[in-house]
Amino acid sequence: MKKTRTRFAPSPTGYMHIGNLRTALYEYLIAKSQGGDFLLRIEDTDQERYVEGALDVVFNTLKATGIDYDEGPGKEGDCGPYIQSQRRDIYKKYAEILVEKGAAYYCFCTKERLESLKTSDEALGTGFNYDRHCRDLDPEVVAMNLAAGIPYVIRQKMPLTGTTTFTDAVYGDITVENKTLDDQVLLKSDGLPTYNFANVVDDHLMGITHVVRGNEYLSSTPKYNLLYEAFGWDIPVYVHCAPIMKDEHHKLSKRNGDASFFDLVAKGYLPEAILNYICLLGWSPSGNEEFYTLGELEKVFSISGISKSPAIFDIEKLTWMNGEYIKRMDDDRFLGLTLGTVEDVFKNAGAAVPAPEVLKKIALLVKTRISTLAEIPEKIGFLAALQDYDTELYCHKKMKTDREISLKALGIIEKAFGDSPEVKENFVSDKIYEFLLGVAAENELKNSQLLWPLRTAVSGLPATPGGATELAEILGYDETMRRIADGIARLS
RNA sequence: GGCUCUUUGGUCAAGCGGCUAAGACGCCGCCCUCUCACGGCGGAAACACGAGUUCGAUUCUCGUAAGAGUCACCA
Repeated sequence: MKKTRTRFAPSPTGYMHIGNLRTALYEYLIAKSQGGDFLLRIEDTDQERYVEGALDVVFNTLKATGIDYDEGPGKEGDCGPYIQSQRRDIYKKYAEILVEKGAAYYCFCTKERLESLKTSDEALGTGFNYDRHCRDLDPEVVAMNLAAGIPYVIRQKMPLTGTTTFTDAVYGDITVENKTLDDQVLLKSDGLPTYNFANVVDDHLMGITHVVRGNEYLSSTPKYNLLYEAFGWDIPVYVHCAPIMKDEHHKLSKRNGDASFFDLVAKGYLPEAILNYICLLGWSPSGNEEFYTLGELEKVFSISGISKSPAIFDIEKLTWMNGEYIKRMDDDRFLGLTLGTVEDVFKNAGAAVPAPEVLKKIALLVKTRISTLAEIPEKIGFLAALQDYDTELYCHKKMKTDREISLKALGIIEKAFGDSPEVKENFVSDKIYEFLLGVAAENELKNSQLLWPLRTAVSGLPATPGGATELAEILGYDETMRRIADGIARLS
């Protein structure tokens, strides 16, 4: 049994979209689940599409997600170079071998001729197919043209009759009539290979055993098989994946302005949550467990769980999963990720930055209440600066409070705090809570009739991360008293 | 248009001839509770359609419909 080898072969466009990333992930997982190698190959045969810095996007994304490659640019193995533009001579050689074998031929047709062919085909309403004008050129003519330096391409010579069948690990056997196959270009007039050709040559030379890619290549796969057969090479296992969709009709794409991996990270999503979620889009594990680390996936992933139909990217579920990752994260890592953000909220509001321990408490308060890191500022802004609010907030049926009761309650709290140095000395949530319950009882008030007004006065919000006493502790005695006084003023 | 593929709740999906058709997100209700959230419990919600095959079809076959892909010197 040959060692499993897969490859991620992006063309450097400067944008790593979620679909590409998932393909890379599946390729990586297939290799790792079978103890194999995962390689990175850059497909930059289209010189017109060259984008500066695009390679870094690929490298950075793989790095951020932990998808390490065993061979590739910067990590040379035995099959380099791993950048197609540096393998130019290889393709030419193999294209010529194919010509010798009679499976390909030189074509000297001009672009103009092909254009007119195309327009007449379109007029007929059929798809374009090369008319095979040069397929049976006299060898002497070919030699003369070549000697004269006339530009040429090399085309694949498709069988005119019969059928070709290939097997896909996801879709099963697929058969097509050979006569529907176009004599596609293998080597372009600039001497560089087309994607279809470079792919086959490189996959063979690099020992790729599983070709994983989007199912838009399903219809060109018969041509691949014919190529492998013409060379006498082993045909790899094909694994075609259905796309990730933005909605019912559109794929996720840069054109549609859809988020790339780094866009999502910038929006507060964690790389491991993104990876976990997209893995589940189009693949399902054998049990009901949905949470997997990359390491766990390397063990449980299997091709049989890959689905045939497209999956719509559901940001709601990703958001939920991201929230779960945040909740399960250990506090130290969470603090490392968020303390700076919390501090900035105070700086940006022009408020005094609280002590480090307080900053920590604030961050932890918010930990179970956010789904993305980006939600932090909006959740805690009120701690830095109390915004104007409507006294209607003091009215709450279930808490049995209204403006009148609230005014009374705030007065009671203000006095109780002022009269109790021991509370001021030890202004922590538990103590305050205990203390206020006592105060409520003494005044024959429901707990909620004291706590709701306090929370409202201290926050000015209908909902807050943390209860009245937690917020009071964070704000500290002085600021709490100030906000209580402010509340009393508003209610008077 | 030709060729190819796809079709289970709003979404992701399990199912691989016999099930009250899993689970998750979202939604709704209840409980917990110093607000919100977390957590717990419960609920509504699906086999595109039509023929076959079969004792029996979500599952197999063939049509139909709807969607998608592909038909470049782009990948």
